[in-house]
Amino acid sequence: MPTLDDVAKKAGVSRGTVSNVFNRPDAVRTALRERVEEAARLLGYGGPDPKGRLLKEGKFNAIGFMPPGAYAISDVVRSPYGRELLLGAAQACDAAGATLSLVNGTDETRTASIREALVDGFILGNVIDIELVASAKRRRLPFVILESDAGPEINSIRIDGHCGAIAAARHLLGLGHRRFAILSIRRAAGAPIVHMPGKSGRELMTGFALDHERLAGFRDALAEAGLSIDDMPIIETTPGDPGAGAAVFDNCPDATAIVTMSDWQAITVLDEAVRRGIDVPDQVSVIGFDGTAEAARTIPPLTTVAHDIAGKARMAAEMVLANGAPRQVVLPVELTLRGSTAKPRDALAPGKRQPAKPPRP
Amino acid sequence: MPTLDDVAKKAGVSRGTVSNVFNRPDAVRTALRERVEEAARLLGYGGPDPKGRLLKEGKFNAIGFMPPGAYAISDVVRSPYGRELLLGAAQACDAAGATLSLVNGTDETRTASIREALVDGFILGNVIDIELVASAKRRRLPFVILESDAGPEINSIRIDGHCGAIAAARHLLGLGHRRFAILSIRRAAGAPIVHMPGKSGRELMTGFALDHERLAGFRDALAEAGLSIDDMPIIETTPGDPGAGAAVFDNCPDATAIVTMSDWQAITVLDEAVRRGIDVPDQVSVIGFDGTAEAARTIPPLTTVAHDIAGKARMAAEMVLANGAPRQVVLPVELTLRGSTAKPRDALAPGKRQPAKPPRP
DNA sequence: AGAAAAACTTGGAGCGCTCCAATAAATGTT
DNA sequence: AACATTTATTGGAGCGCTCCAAGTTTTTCT
Repeated sequence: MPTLDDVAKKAGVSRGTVSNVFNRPDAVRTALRERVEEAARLLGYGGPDPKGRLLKEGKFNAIGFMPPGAYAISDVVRSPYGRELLLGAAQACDAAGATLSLVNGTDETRTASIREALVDGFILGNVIDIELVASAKRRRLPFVILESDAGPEINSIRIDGHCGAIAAARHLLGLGHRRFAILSIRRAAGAPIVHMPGKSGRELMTGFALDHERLAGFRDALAEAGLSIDDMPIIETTPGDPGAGAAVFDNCPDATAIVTMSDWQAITVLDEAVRRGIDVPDQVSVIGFDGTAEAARTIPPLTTVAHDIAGKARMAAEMVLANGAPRQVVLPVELTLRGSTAKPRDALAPGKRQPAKPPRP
Repeated sequence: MPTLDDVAKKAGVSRGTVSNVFNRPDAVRTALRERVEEAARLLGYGGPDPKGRLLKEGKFNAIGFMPPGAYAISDVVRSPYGRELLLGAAQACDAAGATLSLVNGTDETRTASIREALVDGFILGNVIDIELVASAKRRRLPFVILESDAGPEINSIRIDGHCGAIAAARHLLGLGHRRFAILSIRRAAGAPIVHMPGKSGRELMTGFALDHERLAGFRDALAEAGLSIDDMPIIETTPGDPGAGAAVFDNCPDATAIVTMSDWQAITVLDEAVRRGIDVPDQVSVIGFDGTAEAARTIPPLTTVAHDIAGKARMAAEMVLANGAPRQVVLPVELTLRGSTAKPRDALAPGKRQPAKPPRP
């Protein structure tokens, strides 16, 4: 690869002049410029390599987007939620003329990616462990984390999950539901993990997970109605896992309402219901979380706890780009009522519901 | 911002040693390493800035994706076709551990973006003018263009649009349709442009546009049936423009079939049909192009000329990453029959169809 | 024509880091 | 204790470019 220097040598001028020919052409006399251009052409030099300039200028004019949890960047594109996040970030980048870099990172390489990403700042999809935040901080670039709060020093934007969960639960309770199955979010890839009532620990509600808050909201709303979340089965599934529906219907045959932590989970439940001939909402109500565009297009359309996902990501990107004082933003949610929730009907009406199977060990 | 040098000075060691502390920690004796780490901590130095390394190593480990036509990156995320492209590119990047950079560029800044993008190569969404290809070539990085062929020197991947259009047209002709309205693709943003038969030039079939080929396919299939494309209205619209449907129904009230160049166009037509109470496929057949996931979920599901969009983008990304000898790939298409096409019924059955309006000037 | 002003060129000093040959220090051997 | 090995550390040369003060040439003006 020829460099600026090579061209300068060939044209018999200095490096600076060649730089001018490409960057400030009218600061160079025509004859000379043409000579330089000719030399560049001869050498196959296509103009200054941005690498050099970069070092000088110090800015990439790019922000990085690091997928939430254990997701790869293709998972982000595939997921309804991830797509809207991407859309919002892209809008902000469009407006700022910046590049949006989808930064790749598996669980092991994630901190390395943060250390080395060629960006001016980044958006961290919701973070599982505090270590990631620490390494982001070490990088000393602006960043914002989504769906977690890491204190007043760190930019964060999250929704009011507690409130959203309460709204969802009250809605279902108001319809008369008393037996719930809860789909919580499993971060790592893998099969659903079933926690039946009374069984294994309920320490799901701790830690840095985005559904901590939401579960707490359900718990509180349930408590208002004299119910305990400890009596409800909780199943951890990875959003988008097509096995989620099966895990629910197999393990919780008498639940009249299925509450989820993401629309994508709810959508897979809906799919499985169709497969099993279970009518939603006639036999079982399903409620989503997020308010993705897809939720409006399912059959039946999904009742969901909606928020402005793209707006959230747009704000995040703008915060990164602006690089101002740290802020913690909590966005409102809104319960969007659609067709997937209704009053419970006798859950065991003969012939209409598939026979209860014993819960798996 | 402290640099490696500052740390070295503060710790009283050389730059190289500090570099080792961060990159090859066990090549430095413990005591010294700790002294260096302490100095770094004191200075708030968070590790080597990737900019420096970059210059040395010369690789970004990233590929750029430049949106087709006049689209912004948010348009790509928004469009069903763009999303699948993104998905495929993301899959390839996941596999290679590379970053996918969505490179921003308006019409004016596009060549500048190509000149300056901080990537090792790029995918160019379908290109309108040859000038873009020239500037990509000048950059001397591997790149592939989608949906165009720029000769044997340039990587390109496109589908067999001619064949696809013929299949679509034959299908409709076989059903008995004789009066078509054709939606062609308008590249720039803007309102639909209506070309009624006999009116304004038909030079749509020239140039570097992706629908050149497809129009030619329709023309040829129509000719087989003794019809001329010159007798059919052609309307140029930007995919996703919600006005597309109105433009068709207003201007071509007696078409029994609407052929489009993209699913997104077809979907907006479907939406407008619902709005006007026009039954698809009872009153008018609609056919898409691309085979996006969305096309399967419309009501009625869309008959479309499908291809593996994500696979195409994946291949493109792999070609960029591999940086091998130039190839030109033509991918097969497949007519996917669904519910949006059927036999024409008398197009002007009274009371069922909205009265024909005169075409707009 | 000569001086002053304007226009153009140059060369060097970075930008922050990595790599490597050379040097220095520690450890091992007889 | 003298020497050979092994292990640590250093300093300089890039990587490709931009910026700028200083120097040179050309143009303009009297």
